[in-house]
Amino acid sequence: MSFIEKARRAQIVECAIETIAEVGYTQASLGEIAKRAKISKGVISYHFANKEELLEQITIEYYIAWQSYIAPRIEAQKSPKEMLRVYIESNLAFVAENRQHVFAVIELVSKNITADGKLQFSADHDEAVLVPIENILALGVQEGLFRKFTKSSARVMALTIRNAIDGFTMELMRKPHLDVQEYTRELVTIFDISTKK
Amino acid sequence: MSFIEKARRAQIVECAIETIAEVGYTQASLGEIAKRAKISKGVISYHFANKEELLEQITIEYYIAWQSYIAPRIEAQKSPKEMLRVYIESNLAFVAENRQHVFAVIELVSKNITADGKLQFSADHDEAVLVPIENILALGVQEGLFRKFTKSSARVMALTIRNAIDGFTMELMRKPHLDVQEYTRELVTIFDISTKK
DNA sequence: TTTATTTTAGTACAATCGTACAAAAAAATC
DNA sequence: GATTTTTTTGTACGATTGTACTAAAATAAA
Repeated sequence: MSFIEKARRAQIVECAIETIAEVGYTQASLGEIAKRAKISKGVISYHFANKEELLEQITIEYYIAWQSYIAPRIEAQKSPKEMLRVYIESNLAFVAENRQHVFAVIELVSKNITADGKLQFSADHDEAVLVPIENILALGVQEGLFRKFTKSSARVMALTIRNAIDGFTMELMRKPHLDVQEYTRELVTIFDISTKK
Repeated sequence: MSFIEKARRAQIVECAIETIAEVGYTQASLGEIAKRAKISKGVISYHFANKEELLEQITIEYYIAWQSYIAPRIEAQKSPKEMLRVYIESNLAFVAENRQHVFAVIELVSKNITADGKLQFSADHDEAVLVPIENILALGVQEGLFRKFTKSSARVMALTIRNAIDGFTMELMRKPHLDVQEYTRELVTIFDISTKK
């Protein structure tokens, strides 16, 4: 991949993120993205096989950024209790610090790209996201620090924590001036209490 | 409104719900809905001012059905603790019993109809949905049965409960054979513990 | 400098969709 | 039964979108 190729792809992806975050997925046509990037529509088609590839790139880069942010912070913790706290804290911090990218991905996921339009709420992806939480919970049970969780009750707990985080993201979209710190403290409290022995 | 008018509107709304729930919002064109209802596209235009009015009708009917299901069940409870339990239980039961309608509304809300395509996550609507939960929490604090909640920490708790319910709905979409009873029990447990004094 | 390759611009095309509309059919009214 | 109103059908139109394509421009190679 040439220098220009890489630079253009990066520029286009960046511009697509901004466009989707600002005007929403529906209005984010290739023409609109090109207009904002001040390039011709044909340039996008030249550097990306199709629109789907461009949008997928947004999601891919997002998950890489997310994982590089979250993983090391959790691994730095010793007790499951601290790991759960840091998981919540770092997720909310990541969202608050990368609003445009997060909002764009939410648009893409909720509007179900890659799919043929059918209902398909990215079943497999969600599993991968749940695993780290389930691991923390299992560890906490194993060490006798959390209350008893069966495999399936741990799954419900993991889903609930994930939903709380994703729900915070939505709330932040609605209320950009939200007090992130306070929201974080409350969520940590809620799930600290509800996992306690 | 004539008899035919009412019947046709009901039929079209019903068919639109089925279509959206089955093939997703993107594929649910007026042509597709008409085809499934075995009527001409023009009939829909005749009975509804535009597509937006048809889709709004789906949401309106949904909230009426939801409210008539939930409200009396909560009012039948005496203690805030029981009210919270019943709120969660009846919400999950309602979702499980009205999957198609719920899925259709989720499609509409997540794809943001009525809006001009811009990001606008129905801010006002969510407020109304949160109020009953916040009331239950306030009552529980007042009666000394729940732990201390400030106005804003009660709001976070209410949001978290709502997100848990909405997240359950998404999970049910992904996994139709989900054990609803068990999921319900777990959620009740989680929020019983985390509101306890 | 000349030639070859990559990159860009701009246009054209096919497909899709919501809506408008005219004529036919059905139902209601007298 | 005739007439008026309501309802339905089917088609056409304008707008939008992603993609294909051609020619021009820019860059790299010779």
